[in-house]
Amino acid sequence: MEYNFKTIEQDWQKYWADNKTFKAEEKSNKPKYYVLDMFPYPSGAGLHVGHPLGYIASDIYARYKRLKGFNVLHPMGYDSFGLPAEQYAIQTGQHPAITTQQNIARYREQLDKIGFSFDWDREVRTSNPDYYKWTQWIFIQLFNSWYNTNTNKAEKIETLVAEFAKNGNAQVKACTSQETIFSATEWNAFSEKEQQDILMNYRLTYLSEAWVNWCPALGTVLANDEVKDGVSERGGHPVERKLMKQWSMRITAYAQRLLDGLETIDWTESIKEAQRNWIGRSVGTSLKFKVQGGLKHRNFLVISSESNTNDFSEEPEDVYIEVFTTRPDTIFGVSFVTLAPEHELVNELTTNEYKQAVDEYVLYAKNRSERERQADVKKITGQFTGAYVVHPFTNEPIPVWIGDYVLAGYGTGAVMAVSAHDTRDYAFAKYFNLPIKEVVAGGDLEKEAYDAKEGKLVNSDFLNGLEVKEAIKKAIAIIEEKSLGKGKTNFRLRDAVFGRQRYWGEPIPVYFENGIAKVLSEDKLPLVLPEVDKYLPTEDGEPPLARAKDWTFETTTMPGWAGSSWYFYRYMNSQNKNEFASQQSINYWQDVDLYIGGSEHATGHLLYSRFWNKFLFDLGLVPKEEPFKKLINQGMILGTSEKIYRGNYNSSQLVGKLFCEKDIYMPGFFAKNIYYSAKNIEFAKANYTKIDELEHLSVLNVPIQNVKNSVLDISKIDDYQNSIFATKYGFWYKNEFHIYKGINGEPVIDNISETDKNFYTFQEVEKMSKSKWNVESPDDICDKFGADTLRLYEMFLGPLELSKPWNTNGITGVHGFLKKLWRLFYASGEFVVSNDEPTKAELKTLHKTIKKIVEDIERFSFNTSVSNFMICVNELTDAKCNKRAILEPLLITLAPYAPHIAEELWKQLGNKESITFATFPAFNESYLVDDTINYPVSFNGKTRFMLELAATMTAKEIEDHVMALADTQKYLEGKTPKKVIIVPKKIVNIVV
RNA sequence: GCGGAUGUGGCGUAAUUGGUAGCCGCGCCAGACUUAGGAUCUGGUGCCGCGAGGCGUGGGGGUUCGAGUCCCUUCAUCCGCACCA
Repeated sequence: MEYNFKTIEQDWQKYWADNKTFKAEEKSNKPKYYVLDMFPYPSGAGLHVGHPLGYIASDIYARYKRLKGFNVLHPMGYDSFGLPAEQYAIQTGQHPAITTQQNIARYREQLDKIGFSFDWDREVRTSNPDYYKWTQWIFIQLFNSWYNTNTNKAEKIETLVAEFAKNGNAQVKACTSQETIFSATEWNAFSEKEQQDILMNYRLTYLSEAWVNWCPALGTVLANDEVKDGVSERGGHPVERKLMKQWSMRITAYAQRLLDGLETIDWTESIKEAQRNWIGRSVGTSLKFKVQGGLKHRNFLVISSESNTNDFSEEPEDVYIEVFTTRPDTIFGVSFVTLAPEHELVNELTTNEYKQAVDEYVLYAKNRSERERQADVKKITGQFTGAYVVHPFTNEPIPVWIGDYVLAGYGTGAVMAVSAHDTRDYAFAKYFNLPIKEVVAGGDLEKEAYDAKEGKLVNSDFLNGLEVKEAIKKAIAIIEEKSLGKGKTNFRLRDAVFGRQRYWGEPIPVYFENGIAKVLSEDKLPLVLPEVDKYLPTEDGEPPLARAKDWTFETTTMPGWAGSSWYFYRYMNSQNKNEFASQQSINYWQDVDLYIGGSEHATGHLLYSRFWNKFLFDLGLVPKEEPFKKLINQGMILGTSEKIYRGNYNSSQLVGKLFCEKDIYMPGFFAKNIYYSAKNIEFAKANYTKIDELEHLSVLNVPIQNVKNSVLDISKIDDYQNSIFATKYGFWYKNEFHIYKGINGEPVIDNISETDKNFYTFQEVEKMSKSKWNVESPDDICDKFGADTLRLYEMFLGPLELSKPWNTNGITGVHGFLKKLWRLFYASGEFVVSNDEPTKAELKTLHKTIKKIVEDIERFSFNTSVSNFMICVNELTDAKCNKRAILEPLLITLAPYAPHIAEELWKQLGNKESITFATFPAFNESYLVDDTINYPVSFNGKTRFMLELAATMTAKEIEDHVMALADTQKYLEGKTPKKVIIVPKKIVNIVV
């Protein structure tokens, strides 16, 4: 009987579904293991071959852990709120829920074909009200919490209110945007509105006027991680800065803990580093510079009716510019102070003389888009304000400049410029001819700034002679002593903007009463997404939810990362109606042991979910501070686009992409000279009716490795079997016609003149996407070779973490392996398995394989395990081995990789239960001993031999072993070894 | 600029972690079977050389009896962050 993967795979997929083979239960005396995949966004394009890569890896691991005696949780679901469904809805009027539903159905069908061992009873969908009820619930908890920096955790807002009523806010240490201090008496006298406005400055999710990334094309704001190079990550639309009233998440409260937590988890260094950069901790000090003459420069008087304390007496009030620096040691090198153009003091400081120039500069900076600003960071611009500050130690006047190299949002929006020891300050000083004052010896200031943190301080009064590190300490000490500033840690991380002006997202459960934002009471949840007539913003620019009838709630919705920040807990208890998951379930499953997914979420999902998890941890709702113990980032599978060029090699024009209906590997070819191959021409004419097109045949046939982006030496070509016939409509290759298609997938048929019929193609590797027309579907592989082949092949392609282009070149090799395995059982055409005792060699093959597979799985080296299976089956085929004692353990070992064929053969061996419930075989090291001395190496007059020995052998056993073997080995030339000395590993010194 | 990776046959890769470099697969070559081959089976295949032999893990240096693996240096490619004071 042939290996009929189609029926085998269908049958077993049905069996698994019918029997709920992979159902995970909480009652078990086995240890738990949670294997999680990053759930997909169900897009209209369906799965491509890149999606299952990580799922296959996690499935192998999950199945392996089950066989190893773990109680495994391995769920799957859908991140089903998102922009594409909404865009589609805007274009077609189709409700996004319907599109999403259809896409999910399609995804499910595709996933089922691959034979994953998911427990589908636990499926979650973030757009399902039963699910987003709890996303909203978490939002409410965040709203009702503040961050206590004394206890270093989130606490209920009631504790804060009580403290305010009792002592005011002077003693409260919190992560807050509240700037003013009030007493208990004042607090109690505040109106409700005033109190709520203050509380808003403490809440972990809060409404505030903030600079946001506004994307006009998408009509919504975006979080920092959704903006790349000044354009939106989705769609590539320009993004601008805009001041808006927005919901935000106070993730900055957790900055330090998010940083510290990285030390405790097993993630790749690159992701951890990306998060560290994103959080961007820097330690330094704040420092106040007194403005010379206070605000006497102020030359326009604002008569304020609200304020009655402004009497503009002749005495100028003291005004300070506060800066943040990591190099307080260079305080004596300050040659100017630079403010961001948006800095609040700019207006007040500027003197009459410079007012016009400053105003112009501020306007210029404001109109320069974020993108421009990023694009030409080298461009130096700035303006003197006319004002001076006083150096805190020398009392010298220091000019105050504004410049857009200083960012308003970081630190205090002002820097002390030490032009000698900071690259940007240096460039600024050179450009505007400002003084450069050396205070750390060691650099060549004629050429460039010296910003290394080593060297001795000079020209620095009390710091002179100190090393930089000591000088920093001393400077901070003195600055603090003189109350000029304070040691301080700054983070680059900003609070995350949470509201989106879109329809297809979780409604924010907030309503407004007398201008006060109030959260919905928990028993009213979920706040269900209302119906709207159109999915566009209203005419007044309100978000789509403003169109809903009788909608009295917040009109922005939550961002995509809301639902995905906690979904891994919902899987633990996905049907729960009363809690986001029961405490019992959470305490049983604890956390995710293995998380597999792409690295593109490094500063998005993977940071936000750590944040939410820490918050839930603070509330005592989850037991672990970090949600994902081990993270593996699978590489991307890239698509290969075959691009067609026309014209000469050196001056050519892209006319389209080449589409092959089947999986033919097309090398780049250069169709220039015309060659004919009679045989193929005949075939072509017989099979293709538009014979006149064949007039334009350009023929080329080339051994593939001879083509290397260069014009070919055609004189060497005589292999007509592999000829390529290029016509203006397409090309013939191996007796099939392949049409050229343009960028949009349309055939390229026009625009090609008689004289310009030279085509050539090049492969370009790029990200797989529907818009690039290079998507490869896993379905085709499943249909043609089966799911087991797809699984093995995706693993075989290379190391999991590496990005690699998709090609099907090697798939027959992997498929052949399965057929070969099948033939071990069906050598005579019928199922025959022997019950004989296996030979020593057969046992060695088996145990070697088990050992390697275990090692491979444990270090996630799935590609090598496929090779090891092939070696094993090759050896067993050579030995004509069909013994049960060998094949049965082999099938269990293989089951995680190729579950369908393993199940089928397992059943035919007479087993009643699914192979899922078998026990993974242990290997026996003693079968792996080899009796031969392999080769000699000379060392210090002695002879060393490489031996393959069992790791468990004692020194005595090795010595006896070597002595017994020695005389049979030619390397000893008949001499008897006198002494055997064992050095580390498998090397043995034999003194002759 | 800072940070993270990666460099091994024609290609994807492997190497028991310091021990005979190139396992396994693709491709290619030869043969068998076949109406045919994008099927199957057998053998060969790092490079140079008829050969003995020599050379080989991006380049250069070092440690070592021994280096793809460790150290120094340099080059190339990819990814992330980027005027963060």
